[in-house]
Amino acid sequence: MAALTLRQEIRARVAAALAACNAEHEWNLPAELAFEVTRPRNPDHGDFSANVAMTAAAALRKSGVNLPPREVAAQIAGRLPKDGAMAAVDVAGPGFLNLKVAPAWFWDRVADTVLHPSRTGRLDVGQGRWIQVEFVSANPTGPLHFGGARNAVLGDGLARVMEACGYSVQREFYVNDAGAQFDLFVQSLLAACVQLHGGRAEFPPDGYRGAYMHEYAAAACERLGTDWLADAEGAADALRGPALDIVLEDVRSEISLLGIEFDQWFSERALHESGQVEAAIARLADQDAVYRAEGAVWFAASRYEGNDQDVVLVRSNGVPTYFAADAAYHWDKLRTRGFDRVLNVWSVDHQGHVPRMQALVEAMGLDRAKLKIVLYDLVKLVRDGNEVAMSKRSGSFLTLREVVAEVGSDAVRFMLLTRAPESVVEFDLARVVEQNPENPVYFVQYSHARLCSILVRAQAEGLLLPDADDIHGHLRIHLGHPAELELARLLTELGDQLLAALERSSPHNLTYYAMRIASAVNGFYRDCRVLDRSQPGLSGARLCLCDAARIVLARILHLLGVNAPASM
RNA sequence: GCCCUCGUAGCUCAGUUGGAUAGAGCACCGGCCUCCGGAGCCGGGAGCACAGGUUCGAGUCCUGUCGAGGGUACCA
Repeated sequence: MAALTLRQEIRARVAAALAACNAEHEWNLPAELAFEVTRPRNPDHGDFSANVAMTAAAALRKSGVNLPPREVAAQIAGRLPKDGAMAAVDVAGPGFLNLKVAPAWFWDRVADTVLHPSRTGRLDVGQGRWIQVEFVSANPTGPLHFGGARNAVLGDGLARVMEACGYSVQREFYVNDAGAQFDLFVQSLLAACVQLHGGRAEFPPDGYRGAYMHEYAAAACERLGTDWLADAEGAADALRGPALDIVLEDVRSEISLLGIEFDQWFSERALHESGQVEAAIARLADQDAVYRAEGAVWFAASRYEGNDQDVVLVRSNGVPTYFAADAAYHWDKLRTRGFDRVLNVWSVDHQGHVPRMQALVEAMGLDRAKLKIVLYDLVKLVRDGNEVAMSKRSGSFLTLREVVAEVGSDAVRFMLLTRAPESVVEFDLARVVEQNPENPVYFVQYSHARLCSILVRAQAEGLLLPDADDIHGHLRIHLGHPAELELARLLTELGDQLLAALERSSPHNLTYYAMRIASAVNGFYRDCRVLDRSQPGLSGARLCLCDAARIVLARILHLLGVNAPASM
């Protein structure tokens, strides 16, 4: 398993060269001078580019040494050892250090990928640390609407990225089965059950009225029989459990349409019933973070950074708020269960909740750095240019199930992961359906299928990949075409792309990376004939490149939760 | 009012945490099947809301203006 990505490796070399210059010339630069090694978009600028001379020159100027960046760059360049991974070094522009890697180095990486497919796209930065991703966690009051799909896809994408980076990941759904919304849902369902039996029932004023309530009511009545309705007072309590089961089964089956499964469904009600909510409040009181006012119990959030208002923990009627349960819940996550890190995926309408939550974690004496909250913006569902309303209570919304049925899981996942979490997504159903064959997801899948097809066909034609012990040398002899190099170079970005997706909590980087690879595969396919019985050596080498590209594409698609079909 | 996020091509969106000549898909126009999958390839037009500032260098950071969405509950 590669401990470092190629970019990290190059950066370490540059840092070492800088340190050598620093010592020799007594520049007195800080040991951790900030600089970047990037992949320049202009290929004339080499495979990697470092801005180290500019930042070093700026630091030197502050300490009275006036050395032009290009001069500093030249000094550092002189200290860089040359080998395959650093074949040429140029000083360019205002003082960029442009580094070129020898083609043979890329051929070796292609060979490594083919020899060890299970190692590609895996890093060990997580070192097995236990991390929880809590996502979706929609109120258990009905099917998920399409915003829930974005949450599901993003959360699962993040979980997959973290797994690939060496974390042990637990996926959790927090079930809000204790609040007013769930009560309202139960009351609404009760009314629907009564109506189902021909009785006259009053729907709660703001109750849930979607068509799905009739199906839920039928399912509930089937489980409970008919007698339970006779007991007018106990009916709601009797309904509570079955209602939760029914709605969670529905949600679970919807989520599974996207290929997602939760490891745990964590009940808010259980926190109340076990006394953990009270205990959490007591803990906050011990820290003097709690006071009484206006008959309610308050958390003094305003003492903490980013908060200007205090928050109610226990209402004046004695009922604890959702926020109090959140205290118990996060204590349970971070202390009782001991996750090294906890990631919550929330929609923007919870943004005001973020600083309060962080204050709460800090107030309980927990490390707030262990809690990371990823916010994503809403999905604006549009059909034929008109926005589709999404209100669960009125029932006028499009469910995740309906959208997946219409456009397919792969298209939904890929589409939702081509947007940065913080951007508003406009999802035009009519257009997605129309453009189905032109959808970028098929572009990537097609590229993968074509590679598979070539590899299968090669076998039929008796063209073979080189032997394992000969593969490195074989590729060095036969590869060299620019299209081959471009593809090989791109494939080596996988580690850095994965790391970027991890650090920035943005799996969408990977979708764009996959599209670039697919494009490079097409260019390679155009310019380089793979199957050629008159040149078995060249064919073998190019088959290796096909196989490596196939492995990397399949890996990325897996990380996105999208299928990688061998044929389409 | 205050706080957060966002204004990039006709449309939908990326932009490697401040890098060199800003990209992709769709749409539009023009080319490419004697050949491993044309769901493809090649070419073309068109863009960083506006005004300042910071510095070697700004789509990216700061301030202001305009515009969009969200938040500001003893709801969750």
